[in-house]
Amino acid sequence: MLNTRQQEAGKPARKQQQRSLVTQQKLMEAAIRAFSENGFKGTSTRDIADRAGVHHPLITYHFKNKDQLWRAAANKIFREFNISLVKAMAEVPELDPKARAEAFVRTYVRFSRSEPALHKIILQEASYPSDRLEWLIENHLRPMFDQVSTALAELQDLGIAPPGNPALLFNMIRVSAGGLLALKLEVKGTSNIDLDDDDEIDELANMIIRVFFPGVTARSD
Amino acid sequence: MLNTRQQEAGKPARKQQQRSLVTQQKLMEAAIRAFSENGFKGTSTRDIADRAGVHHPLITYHFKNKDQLWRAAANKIFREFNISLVKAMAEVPELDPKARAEAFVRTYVRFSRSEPALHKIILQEASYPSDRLEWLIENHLRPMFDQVSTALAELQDLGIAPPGNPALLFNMIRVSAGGLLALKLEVKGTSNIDLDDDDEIDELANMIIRVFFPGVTARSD
DNA sequence: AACAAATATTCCAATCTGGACTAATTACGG
DNA sequence: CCGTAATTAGTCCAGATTGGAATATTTGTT
Repeated sequence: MLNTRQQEAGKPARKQQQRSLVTQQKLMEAAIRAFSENGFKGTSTRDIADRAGVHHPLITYHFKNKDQLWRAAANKIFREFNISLVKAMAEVPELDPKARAEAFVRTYVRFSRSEPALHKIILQEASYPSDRLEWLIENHLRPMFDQVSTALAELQDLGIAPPGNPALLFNMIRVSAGGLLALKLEVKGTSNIDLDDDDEIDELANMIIRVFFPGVTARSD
Repeated sequence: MLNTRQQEAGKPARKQQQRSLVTQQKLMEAAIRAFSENGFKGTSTRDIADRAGVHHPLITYHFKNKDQLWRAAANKIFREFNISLVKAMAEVPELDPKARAEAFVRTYVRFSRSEPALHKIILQEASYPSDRLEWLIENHLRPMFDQVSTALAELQDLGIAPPGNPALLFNMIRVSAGGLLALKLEVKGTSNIDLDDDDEIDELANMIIRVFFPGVTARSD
């Protein structure tokens, strides 16, 4: 989140103003919505600026160009997800792998509801090869993947998770959570399930836990 | 698949030519690829025509406009999927629900590999509300959904499928299969799993069966 | 007050948009 | 093999949209 001037000057002669941060926030949020709806190619900088209620040349000012804005938006999503995840995992005892798996799933599902773009952006970029997809994999997806799938392998050793390729298993879990929330509108239309509803979300999380971690007894709250 | 003349004339004075059908096929296949990559809004008629190796005004001639072409392409995908499904189910005894579930999953997974657009088109349209999404739900998704989810409920009664909202369960299964294949590129990048590979596809199907139908013993072929 | 940071406004050239319109060509039916 | 309809090729269009540059104005900081 560097504006163009600070990027080039070694030491800023005057510090960044508050309103600047606000504008950047608004632009990134608008960008997240636009990119996850229409993909990178299908989104115009003017569309983003309009959603943010801001003049479109400000994108150039704050983010240099469309591509950098996309990256900033992606960073924001994953940073916030990681914060949620770390926070949630901190509340669970280190030595209780069942509980940790459960917490992971609940966090993933809940975050995906409040920010379906976590999954949608990936989906949009996975449509066809691109530099952005490679960047996404390198900087966000593979790190997360490596971390989680080793944990998953341990759960398999303990007989909590079903056997088979842990990478495949992780992807199935991830898609069951995020992918379903990316289909929110369609699921509502076919099944009349409202994934904005708290109870439905909890049922989804419970079902994922029940199905993918049969060793874990789902809480009956 | 009506060209504009036949659409208006009661009886065509001369029958449709073979090359016309070929052109329509090429256009629909190109449209499927383009729409699933970039969505309806993000796809131009010229892009489709280029992929098909055809002059773009032929879209107007054969399909009236971009919207009708989209619908024709969607119809094609779902028609072909239904054909595959009916064919596969015909080979399984009516009275063996386990085997039927297994056959359904295998068909779904395999079809999603050869035609990931089955899922991608839905994903693209589910991004935001549109007439096309409603049309898709009404004409293709809900019918399939109703049919499968009652069958799924029976499997739950038999203790083969895990308990819980059958609609939710169906969506999870569907997304685990189709959704993962829509992420083919990303899965390859993070997990080094090549979902174009026959063995990987079979493992995916086996894992879905194992996880979602624990009453079914996956074949060990 | 001075000056930088941030925003507003205007402009651009290029490309692309869906579709209309008119030749030219191809194949069918007799 | 000829007439004619079906199909395709080739142009054209007017308007909208594209990302971004360039400049003027306002706002905030020191």
